[in-house]
Amino acid sequence: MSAKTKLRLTNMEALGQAAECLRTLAHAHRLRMVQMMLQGRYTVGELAEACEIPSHMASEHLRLMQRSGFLAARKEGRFVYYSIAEPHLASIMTCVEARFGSGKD
Amino acid sequence: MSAKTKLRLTNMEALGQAAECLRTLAHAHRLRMVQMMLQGRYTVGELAEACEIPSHMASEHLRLMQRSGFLAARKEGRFVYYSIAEPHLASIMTCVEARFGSGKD
DNA sequence: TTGACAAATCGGAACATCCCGATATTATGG
DNA sequence: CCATAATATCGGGATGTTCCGATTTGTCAA
Repeated sequence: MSAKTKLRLTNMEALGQAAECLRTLAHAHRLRMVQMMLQGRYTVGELAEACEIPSHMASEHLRLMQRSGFLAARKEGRFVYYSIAEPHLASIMTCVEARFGSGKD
Repeated sequence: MSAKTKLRLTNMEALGQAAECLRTLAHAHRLRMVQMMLQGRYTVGELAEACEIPSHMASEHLRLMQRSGFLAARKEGRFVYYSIAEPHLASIMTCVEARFGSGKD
């Protein structure tokens, strides 16, 4: 028994980075923000309102995701528009929606 | 203004569950274990050795994932074989591998 | 210039997670 | 029955995360 097929395992360092990315994503408000931004750019205030949280908290979530390279920010006047910078987020979000629904279920 | 296209957003409760699942997955050792178990079943000791951690810590990681419904356990004599019970893990792991490599890069 | 708004930052309290050593539990072989 | 191996559980110290009120910075409009 015990198939001797050689496993193809991702190395530990990469898995550490992957874990960090997953942790960055692992929050209901951040998931909603990402889901929104996958369809276009939004200001801090718009994202905050959609999540029903104070904007300074939205700001923190956005900073976190930006530091992981997930987001890009563009300032326009008093407003800051955030958008997705990491294309792989789309496929992860697709996985999440496949498991947890994407709106009307 | 601003395109009135109605967003199709996953509801907050579901996103909360999704976040919990992502957090459960967000650990280098747990990712490696999942990656291995996607190819077959393994004992606690085998998974622990692959992660280079003491087996009682592997046991804790496995319990965590089992409580999230990710794993099934089957006892055979002194050994306990763990395997994947949540099919969606395969697609999430595929996303991770697409971004971080699956072996030789 | 002043007042108001958008966004960001700071400090801290509450809570969760990670890792470890020590101890339990269960099954096997002698 | 006894010693040992495989797994599980417990308690605690260190560290990290989340949330919040208060403050700060930058920009616009009157």
